[in-house]
Amino acid sequence: MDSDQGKLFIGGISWETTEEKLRDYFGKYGEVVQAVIMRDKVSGRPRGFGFVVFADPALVDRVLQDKHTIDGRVVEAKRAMSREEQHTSSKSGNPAGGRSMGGSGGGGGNHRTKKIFVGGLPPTLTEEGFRKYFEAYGTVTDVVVMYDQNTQRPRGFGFISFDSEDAVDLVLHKTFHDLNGKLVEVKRAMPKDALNHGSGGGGRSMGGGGGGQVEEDFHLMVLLVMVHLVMGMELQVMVWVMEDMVAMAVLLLVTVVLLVHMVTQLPLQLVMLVVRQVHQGAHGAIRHRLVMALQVMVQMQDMVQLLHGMHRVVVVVLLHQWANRLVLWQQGMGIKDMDMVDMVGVKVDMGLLVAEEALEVLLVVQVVLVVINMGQVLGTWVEVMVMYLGVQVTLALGNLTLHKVEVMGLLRSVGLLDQVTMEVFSPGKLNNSDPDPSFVRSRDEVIEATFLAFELRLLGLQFGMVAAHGVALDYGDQLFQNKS
DNA sequence: GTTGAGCGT
Repeated sequence: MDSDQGKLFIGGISWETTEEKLRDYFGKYGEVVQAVIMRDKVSGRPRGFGFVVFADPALVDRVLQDKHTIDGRVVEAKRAMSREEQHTSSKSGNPAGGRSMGGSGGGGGNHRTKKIFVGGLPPTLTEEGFRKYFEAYGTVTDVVVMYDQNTQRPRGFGFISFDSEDAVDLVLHKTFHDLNGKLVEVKRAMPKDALNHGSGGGGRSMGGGGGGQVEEDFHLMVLLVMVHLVMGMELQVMVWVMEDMVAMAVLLLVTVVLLVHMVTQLPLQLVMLVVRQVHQGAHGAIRHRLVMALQVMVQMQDMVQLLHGMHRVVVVVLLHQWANRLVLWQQGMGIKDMDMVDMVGVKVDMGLLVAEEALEVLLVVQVVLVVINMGQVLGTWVEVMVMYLGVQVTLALGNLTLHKVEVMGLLRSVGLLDQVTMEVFSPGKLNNSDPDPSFVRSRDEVIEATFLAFELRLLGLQFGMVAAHGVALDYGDQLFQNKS
């Protein structure tokens, strides 16, 4: 540790820069006892970073104040992490490896982090301005605005690290912040390496390694199936699917559903697939998998229908963190191309949508509209359940409340309002301007909300709107009260 | 153009 006192991490070093050059450059601050540039073991190419150690640790602070340009590149000097820090940083500092469940994690899961992702940065925003804005929430330990390597143009997103998780929580009271007149979106930063995990093997069985989250969701699904076998006559299955695990999860889903259905011959009532996607980079791949997944679902429906007259199978898929894109999907190559409407029109009379971000709620409403309209056309009844599983309580409830009205108006317009037995949002004490952090719910609570949602169905509710996030349990009470 | 270039065997 003491040996790290005068040590600086230097990032962004040009490949031209030699250790001598590095030493020379920082030598102007004082005696440099060591200057190294790390190289790739095999290729010998410089990795673009290195370390400088000053004899006098006090120099570090001064160096940190300044901007540094070596061989025409601005390099970034930071206090070097100790090797131990480096190892533990994934636990608290940087985003943790573990994501929370498909239903509640994601575009900022409930796991605590010290680092946020900020998307939608205006190009005019300087790093200083970026930092300054977020300093209002806590001590900022690192600021990164991402630039395109080649063009040097800002890529429109960046990261802020704080010295505490609390600061992050504070920031996350709002999903959208106003920076230079542009709304930027903040989320908990996610670890790069945790992003594309487990997409590889399609039909892998559960015992195998990796894909722990999928396994967990799988277990949850099995649990749900068992519960309903015991409790009721109808099979209801739920799966949460994350990101590019779609294909695999669909396989699991198909397998389980068909097996249980065939063995029990119970009517199959609900299959729910919720797909979430996080990264724009994975867009094309996700879309591809999604289309395939939906095709599988359609086939599955046909199979089940052939086997035993099935009641209802519904798949409504909602993904995205970014509203505009989903709109694009809907308008362009999106939902229509995925045969969503067709599925809805022909076979579906129940939709379940899960929204993660507040803006998605709006889009959910649009999809709800489609579902309802189709149900209307077909003369079937429609059941709509909207679950909000986000973490941005303030915005979520704000938007949800808003759109609840839309949904209600919508239902009324199609003459279904009388079938709405109950809709609930939050216990009264929540309001938009004064969020109560205690309403951030854990995964377990969300699961419980899920169970509750199922129970609602057993009560014969035609409509349930569930703001699952933080209100589910209270919601249950209210609901049962109002029922009787 | 919304998830990173980056912590020494």
